[in-house]
Amino acid sequence: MARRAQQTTRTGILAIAQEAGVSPSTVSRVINGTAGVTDEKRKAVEAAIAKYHYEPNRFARSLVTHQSHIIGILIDRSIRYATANTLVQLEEVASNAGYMSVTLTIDKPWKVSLQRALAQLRSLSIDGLVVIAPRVGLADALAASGVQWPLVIINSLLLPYAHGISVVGEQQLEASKHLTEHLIAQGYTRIWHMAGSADWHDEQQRALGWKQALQEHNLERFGKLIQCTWSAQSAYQAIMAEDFSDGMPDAIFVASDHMAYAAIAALRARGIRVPEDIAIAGYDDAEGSIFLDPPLTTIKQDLPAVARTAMYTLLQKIEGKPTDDVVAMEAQLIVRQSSIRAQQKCPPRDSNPEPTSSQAWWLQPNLFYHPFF
Amino acid sequence: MARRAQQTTRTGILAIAQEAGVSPSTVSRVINGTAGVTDEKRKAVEAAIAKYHYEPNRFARSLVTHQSHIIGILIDRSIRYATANTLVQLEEVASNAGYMSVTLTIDKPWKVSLQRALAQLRSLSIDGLVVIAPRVGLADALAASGVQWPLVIINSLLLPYAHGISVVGEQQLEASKHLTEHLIAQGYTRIWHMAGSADWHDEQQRALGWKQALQEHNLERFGKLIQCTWSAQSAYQAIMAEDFSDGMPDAIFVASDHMAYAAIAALRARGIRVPEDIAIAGYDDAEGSIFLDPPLTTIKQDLPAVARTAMYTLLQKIEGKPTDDVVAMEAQLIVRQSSIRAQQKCPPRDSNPEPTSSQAWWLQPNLFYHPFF
DNA sequence: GCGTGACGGACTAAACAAAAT
DNA sequence: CATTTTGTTTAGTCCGTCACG
Repeated sequence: MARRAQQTTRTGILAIAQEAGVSPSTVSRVINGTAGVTDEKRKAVEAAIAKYHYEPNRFARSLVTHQSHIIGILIDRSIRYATANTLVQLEEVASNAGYMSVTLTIDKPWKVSLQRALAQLRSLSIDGLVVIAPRVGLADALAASGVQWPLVIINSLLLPYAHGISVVGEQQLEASKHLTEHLIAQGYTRIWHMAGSADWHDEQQRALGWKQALQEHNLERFGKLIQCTWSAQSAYQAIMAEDFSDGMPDAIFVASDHMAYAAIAALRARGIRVPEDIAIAGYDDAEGSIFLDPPLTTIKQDLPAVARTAMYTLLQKIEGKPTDDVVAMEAQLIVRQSSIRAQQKCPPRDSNPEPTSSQAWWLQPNLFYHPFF
Repeated sequence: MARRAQQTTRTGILAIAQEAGVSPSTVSRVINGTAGVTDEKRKAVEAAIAKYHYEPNRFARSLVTHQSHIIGILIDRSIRYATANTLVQLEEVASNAGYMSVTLTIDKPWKVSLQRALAQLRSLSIDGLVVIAPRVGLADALAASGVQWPLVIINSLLLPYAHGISVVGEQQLEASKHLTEHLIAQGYTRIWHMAGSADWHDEQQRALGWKQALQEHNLERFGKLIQCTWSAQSAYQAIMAEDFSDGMPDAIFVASDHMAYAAIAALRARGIRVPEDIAIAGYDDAEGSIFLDPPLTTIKQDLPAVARTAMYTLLQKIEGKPTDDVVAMEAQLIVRQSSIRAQQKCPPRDSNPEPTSSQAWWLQPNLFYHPFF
């Protein structure tokens, strides 16, 4: 009972109308710029609004407009660390555009979980929906559920969906292929892949890129896939358990940098040197990778850019503007010493060119960009 | 005009009532458990609800109840990587308790930014508010703004606020002190601190803990604080720029693990060995720290637990139950080789005891806990 | 125990009044 | 004077809740 909301006779549109000496609908017009209003009356209304710090009640408004200026965000509960800040970016772009966002977590089984979440979002009359769908199955469940809102899916499986749903993601297949080709170019032939959880699109794309590169160079028979989960621990254990009796690999493309750290530590524990004995490459360009000894070859994902682009795309859709069905973003190969055959001393700092300063507003946080992202 | 909301004759309470052969108010009663309803009718209604996946429109409801079952979350835009998943945890606890949460990002200047955000939240009639306020100034601006909701602040400055506002955070001061004392116990005397951004409470607490430990052991005159930002780059540059002409430190307590990685790399580049020449300790227990060579001494933060506790505390407040004004959570010192004087070979995996399985529901994600967190 | 009907606060179509052509 | 243009009001609507009968 203490929770009973305050009785604040919240200044309504009626009060403003009286104060300004006009009818409520005129006030509405001033607020929404719907139709012409005399300058005189407009000013009177604006004065009244300012005087009372009036803000129209969202509920009452949404009840009739079926719009809420709220955007739904659905995230797969099992997101990895890297994905977590995707969320922050989404919020931020939405925030800047004057939208609020509500986030819901979903998990397997997709169908029921999704049903529940969608019902909740529906009850909020959200204007649009972004779904972070790294695991296989979610995107399909979504398509099957017949979502009725503008929808953008963040996913590395860059295939078009039906109904004008957009997919935004990074070209992980291509990036992984480049990375593998880099290893091949270094002269490595026995190139293995240490895989993250197999039910992730990200993993599937990475494995596929690796495989394709091997196939094109006729090296497939030397390849081997070691199945792990995304956890560093699984990577460590996998290396410790591997008996290498059929011969050691030259190089291992590890599915994530964090796994690569663990793999390197395990190799070290077994007396195997990197990169002298085995070259290692990772994926993610995690914060520590450049400072590792040896610095880790990897692929830099610009997750913040993906997130911002996804939200921007959604905002376009909401405004009825045309959008691409598939937005593929490039991932960048970063070669460092962990995959270089001829050891050469060089300074540990990257000499990466500054990213081209794009003018697109949604890519530019309006203040500084924290280097952790 | 394409944006005109879909006409979907959204199944309303009326449709359910007809389907079940009762009046709308009976449906309302079933949903809210307001008054007694015959078992027979109740079942009919429940069946109808299930059939149509009906979910009452929150806006229509809130319009009259003045309650929304929505919780606001305010986050400082400049949150670090570690903070990002705090957000996920907040959402999850709220969602388990049947609340939805809307998130807004704020930034300096606090006052105007806050004003804007609060106005938005007010228009949503949120039931409560959680603020992630790592930077100095936000919490004060909040207190000054006279927020009218139940409010919980996540912040490492564990001081009570007025008006029954609760603060939840980790005891970073104590943890940093312990860490510094550990260094002292190892026999180090010239212990420096490499600081993160000075306008963060986290940094201030860490620096203070370091300072207090030095003072209590009369080692303050050997200490030196190197001011950096949280970025790894700043740490790297700081080490490279340091001329050590007044003597080298024995040990450096670096404000974050990611900075520590960079510091170690920079020291290595200058031919200084860790820990033989200088011991290093970090803070955060980032994913890679255990696999570093040498494994990094650090402090493990349980940010998920902080977040869950904060949300739980807020829920208590909302329900009118008493809560503590300050909830201080412990942070755990993890000693690894980077700070150990007598080098001793040991396996790189921690033998940390499993965290005591607390029974508190808000601390237990209902499915698995991804190892990345 | 259950149905009827009056709200809640803002939007909007249609009806009306005033000014301009 | 009749006809458009422009501005304004009236009444009905959105979807639940709650006091009453």
